[in-house]
Amino acid sequence: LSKSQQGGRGADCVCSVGMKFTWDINDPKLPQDTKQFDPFQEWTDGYVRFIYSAEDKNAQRHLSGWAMRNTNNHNCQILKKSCLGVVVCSRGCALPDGSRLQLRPAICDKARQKQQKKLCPSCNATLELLPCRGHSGYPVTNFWRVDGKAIFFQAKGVHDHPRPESKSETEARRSSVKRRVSSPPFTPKRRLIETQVNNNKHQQLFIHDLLLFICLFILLQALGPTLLSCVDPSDRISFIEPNFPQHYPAFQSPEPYYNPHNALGDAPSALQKPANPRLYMGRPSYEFQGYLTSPSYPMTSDLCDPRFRFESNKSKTRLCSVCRVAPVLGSSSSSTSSSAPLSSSASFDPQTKPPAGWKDLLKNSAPYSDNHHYYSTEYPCRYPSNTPGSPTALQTIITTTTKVTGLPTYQPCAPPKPPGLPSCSSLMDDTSSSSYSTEVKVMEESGGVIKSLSFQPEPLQTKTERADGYDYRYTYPNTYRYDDY
DNA sequence: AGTTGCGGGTCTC
DNA sequence: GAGACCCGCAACT
Repeated sequence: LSKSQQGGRGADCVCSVGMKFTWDINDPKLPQDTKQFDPFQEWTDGYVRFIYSAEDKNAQRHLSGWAMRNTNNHNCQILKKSCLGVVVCSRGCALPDGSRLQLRPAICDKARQKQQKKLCPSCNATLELLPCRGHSGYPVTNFWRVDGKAIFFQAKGVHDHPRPESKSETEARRSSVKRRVSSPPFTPKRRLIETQVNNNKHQQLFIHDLLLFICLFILLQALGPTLLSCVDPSDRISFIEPNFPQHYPAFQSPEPYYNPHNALGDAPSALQKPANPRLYMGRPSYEFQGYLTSPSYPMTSDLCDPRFRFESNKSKTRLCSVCRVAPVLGSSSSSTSSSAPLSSSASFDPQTKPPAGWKDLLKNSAPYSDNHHYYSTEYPCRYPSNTPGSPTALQTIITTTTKVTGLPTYQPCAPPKPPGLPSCSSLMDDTSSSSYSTEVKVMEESGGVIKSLSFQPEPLQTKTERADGYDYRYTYPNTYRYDDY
């Protein structure tokens, strides 16, 4: 009997085709009568098995969201890969959006060493590789075996570290860096001029939108009773939000906008800081997010995870990279409520208290964990992200009204342009013609009639998605994608 | 330059 | 002997 058969499979859930059968990757004979296959899982975790179709491109490539390197097991039938962990800032500094730096370790040893010599783009501290120790102290291992028309996958171990960037995200970032390098130089003087121009433009646009908003409000006042009579009161939303013009940075807090490409001290324009970058596009773009943490692991304090390893096998006691607090044995309390994380940024820290105006919305919003069960239990340091009822949704409405009315097009949705990157116009060149139509995307959330209207540039697709058209949203239930926003 | 797969070799248990 | 790990090589992107 194989290990799997000996171990009993009572605990096996039937959530995957692979788990319905009793097999182990080392078995001489694997299940042959599989008529169903599992959809590809990018972020496998735990002791799981899947059976993929041999036609599955991702399975053929032995892809994984985790950074897995090939490990020689001296068995050419079975491909074994072990997890490299994640590269984080040694100081565990918080990025302005509250997230942590979680880079994907380079697979190549030399490239990884080179990578670790680089500095944190946020605080210039050294980078640190957190090795995976999720399989009895050893890295989590993935096994791949092609047998007949199926590709058998087995994972052993539970990752004890945050997710790195997925491969597609890393590639997207690299390609954006490549584009930036190949673009014409961007002089500080020109940058200053453009900033000033943008300043004026933003102010004009704000007034413009404010007027539109007032018009819309008056219109709603006039037509509201008629319109709302068609809508269930429970599904109505308020258009009156005190913080509605938040996507006009000039009218927000003057705190500097973190720019990963600006680590050398360029004075950023306060105008470059959007209330929430994600408002402006379907996905966070590495055009300006650069080394920001993986969006697949967003807005998190993963390093506070109680599961987080403190390298107990070493003599030194390692502090939590985020809380700077030593682990407390036998206590699961805390890391979230302990001292505020060290941060080089003065930006809003969602772990402490949300700004006024958010409270009620957050109070009324479904808990973050509801839709993101993967993190809800395992990574208790998560805090609510952008929820359907959040101000950004309301901001989106404001943006949308301008578009709907067909007034002169401007680019409030364009991401802030960091120095050194192609100008707004060049950015817009990529999207304006095709994506900035007057189409209004109507989303239904939680069964409501219309909770928000969004008008977004076409989401930036990752290379993987472009390559094979595979929709990762239909993958692992605990996979957290940009699209969840 | 980096990824991926392969395989020889060493070390530890 | 099994498993982890290091290293180099080649093909590929």
